Order: sequence, then structure tokens, then C-alpha cells
Amino acid sequence: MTGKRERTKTANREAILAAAREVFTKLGYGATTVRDIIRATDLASGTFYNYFKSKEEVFQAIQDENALRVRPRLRAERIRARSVEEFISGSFRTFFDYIATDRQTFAVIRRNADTMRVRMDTPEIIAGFDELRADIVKAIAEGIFPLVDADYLMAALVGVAFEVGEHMLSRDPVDTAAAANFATALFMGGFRALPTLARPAASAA
Amino acid sequence: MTGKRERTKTANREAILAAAREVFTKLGYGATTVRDIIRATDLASGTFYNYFKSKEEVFQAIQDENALRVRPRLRAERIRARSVEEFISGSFRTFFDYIATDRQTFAVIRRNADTMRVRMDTPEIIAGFDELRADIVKAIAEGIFPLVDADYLMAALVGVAFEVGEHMLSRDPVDTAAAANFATALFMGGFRALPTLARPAASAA
DNA sequence: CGGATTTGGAGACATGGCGTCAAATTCCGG
DNA sequence: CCGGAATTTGACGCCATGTCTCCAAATCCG
Repeated sequence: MTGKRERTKTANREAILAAAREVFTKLGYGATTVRDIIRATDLASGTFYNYFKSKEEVFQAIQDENALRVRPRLRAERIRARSVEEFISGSFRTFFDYIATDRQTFAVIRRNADTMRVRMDTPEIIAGFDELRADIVKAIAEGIFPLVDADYLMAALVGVAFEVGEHMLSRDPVDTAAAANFATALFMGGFRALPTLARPAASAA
Repeated sequence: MTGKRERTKTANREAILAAAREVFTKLGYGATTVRDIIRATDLASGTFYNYFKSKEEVFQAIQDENALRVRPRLRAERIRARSVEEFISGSFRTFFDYIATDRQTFAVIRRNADTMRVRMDTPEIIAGFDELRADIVKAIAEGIFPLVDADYLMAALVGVAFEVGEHMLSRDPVDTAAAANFATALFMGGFRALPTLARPAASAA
């Protein structure tokens, strides 16, 4: 890692990613051009293409780095779980905490004019989903989970995590614990078990 | 509506939308250019801009038409509901049936190379979400629903609908009833109430 | 250490999409 | 049938894109 060539290589790559993060945040993903990213570095246009094929690819690299940050945490949480409740609540808590912390990153996605939710098929993200699915299957095999449709369960978990997470961020103050409690209660006890806002749900019609 | 001017106007608009649908399906949203759409019509480039500002706007118009088709059905289902179960299951059934039927439309979205889920802020779609939220609030006020966080509940419903819907479409054969049952059970009874795949869930750990 | 070889950055260039605008055409009312 | 308004046309200037060649610097090797 000590060769000059190697050092400038990683430096350039980092420079491009940093510039991209900045310019994506400022202009939104849709509006930024490859040239905008290049201008935010001191590199030549041709150099960019030695590292990435398009702005899409830069974006994916950024996404990938993010996934690399959360994935192990989520995994650890699930492995540690000794019950359904721990599995579910741990996952939601970790995920919500993450997106609340790394808002800068999420701002990139939400500020995006053209897309609401972006590509979810970078290697890291796919690996994360696969992991989740495998852990669900394993939990079912071990009898921790009832024998349900693992794919649909995963889809439901992901859907709730993203949508509720999105709403959570738009509130002030951001209360990750409350959001996690809500989501967990939904999965654990279903609709009727959701925390009531004022008085306990005496009547369940 | 009988004037020639007026007729060509709607004809042109329709021509552009039809061309866009076709070309979006073929190339994907991200890859198509305004020029591609124009080329698929027999209009001049300038004419396009008399009708739409960008491909984004065309896409929104298409989305809007779709929402216009589902929204009343969903609404009717919710109004008809006399219990939580009817509210939830009716909504899921209707939504899943719709996306299963109108796959051509959903193909446009799913074939999209750049985005997974596209802008959801056309007037019709926003109105649809607002309606859903209002109906939830109303159901809570009437005591049909327990007093839960309406925003989070809506987010959860939407998240599950889209994610599970997506998975549903990737199966062969597409079983909308099963998907609706799954989602409904999740919301009604929570995790433990989900239909088991083989034997009844005798043990709820 | 110095010449040969490889690597990779620089930036000009051809291509093609973008949105505009003045001119041409079409429609409508008188 | 004519005048004026509305609408379409398509060429134009501008800019982003991705490629390609050239060259300097880094690495390798005797």
C-alpha cells in the first residue's frame, strides 16, 4: 500500500466519492451530471471514467459503503436474538438508529428529485437481504419463528422498515425508540397490539 | 369538444403518452430520452414541449392515470368496511388485484433500470394517500380502529403493500388472494397469526 | 543508477440530447 | 375569403457525454 501509484489511486477514488456525496446533497441525484462531480474534484474528465462508468455507479458505490456500515450491526442483532421479539425489535431498533444517525446519507436519497427509493441491488445490499432471509429461514427451522412464508415476511419487514423509517425522520424530534416499538408491536401482536396513543385499547371491534 | 383544434390537442397528448408508455417499457425509464419518445410519435420536437416539460412530467402523467384507476376502488372498499378486518383485507385485496391485472403498467416501473420506486407525488397519488390517512383517522374516531399512530399505521400499510406486492408479482402463478391473506393476517393478528405453511401453528414460542 | 516499459491522468473531440424560437402552417371568426 | 390567433415545425446554439490519444510520471530491471 506504500507505492505512489496505489496511494493516488485510492486518493482519487475517495476524492470522487466525497465530491459526489457533496454534489448529490446539494443538487439532488437527478440534477447532478458527471461533469458536476468532476468539477468538484481537481481531476480531469477522462480520469473519472477510469474509476466509474457513470454517476449511477458512483451512487451505487456510496450506497454500498452505507450498507457495509449497517449490515454487520443488523446481523449481530439477529444472531444475538433468542426469541422472536428480540429478533424483530433488535432489527428495527438498529435500523432506525442507523438512519437517524446517518441522515446526511439519507438526505441524498430523499432530496433526490427523480427517484424516491433508489436501486437496491448493489452487492452489499443484496447480501444484506440474503442474510436477513437466511436468518428468517434459520429461525423458522429452529422453531423460534412459526412456519410462515419467509419471502413475504421479509418483504413485510423491509417495507415497514423503510416506510415507517421515512416518516420517523420527518418528525421533530426524531424518536427512534417509538418507531421501533410501533413496528415491533405490529409484527409481534398485530394491529390490536400497537401501542395506543392515549388510553389502553379497551375495545377491539 | 368538436373543434378541430381541440381534437388534435387531445390526440397529440394521447399520442405522446402512448409512445412514452411503449418506449419506457422497452428501454426503461432511466435510459429513455425525450427524443426517444418524440421519435415514437410523428410530431416535431418542439411540439412535445407544448404538452410536457420533460420525460419526468410524462411519467407523472402516466402514474396519475394509474392512480386515477385504483384510487376510487380502494376508497370504495374502505368505505364499505364495517370492521377493521374488512378495512384491511379489502384494501390489500383490491390493491394486489390491481397490480396483478395491470402488469403492463407495473412493468414500466419494475423494468426501470435506475429507480426502484418512482416519484409518488403526483396529485392523484398524493390525494390517494391523503384519503387513506383520513379514512384511518375516521376509523379511529369511530372506534373501529384502536387509537394508534395514524401516520405510522399508514406507512406500515403502504410499505407492506408495495414490498409484498412486488414479491407477489415475481411468483408463478401470481396468487393475489394468498398475498392479501398474508398481509391481512399480519396486521390483524401480528406475526403469530400469519398463516402457517404446513401445519397449524400449534406452538407460539 | 539509468534506460525501458507500463500505468494512468489530461483534455480535446465527435456525438447526440436538450430546450428554444422564428417562420410556416392551420384553424377559426367575421 | 381574409385577417389574426393559435399551434406546429425543425433548425440552432449549447452543453454533457464518453472516448481516445498523447504524454509525464512511476515502476521495473539490468
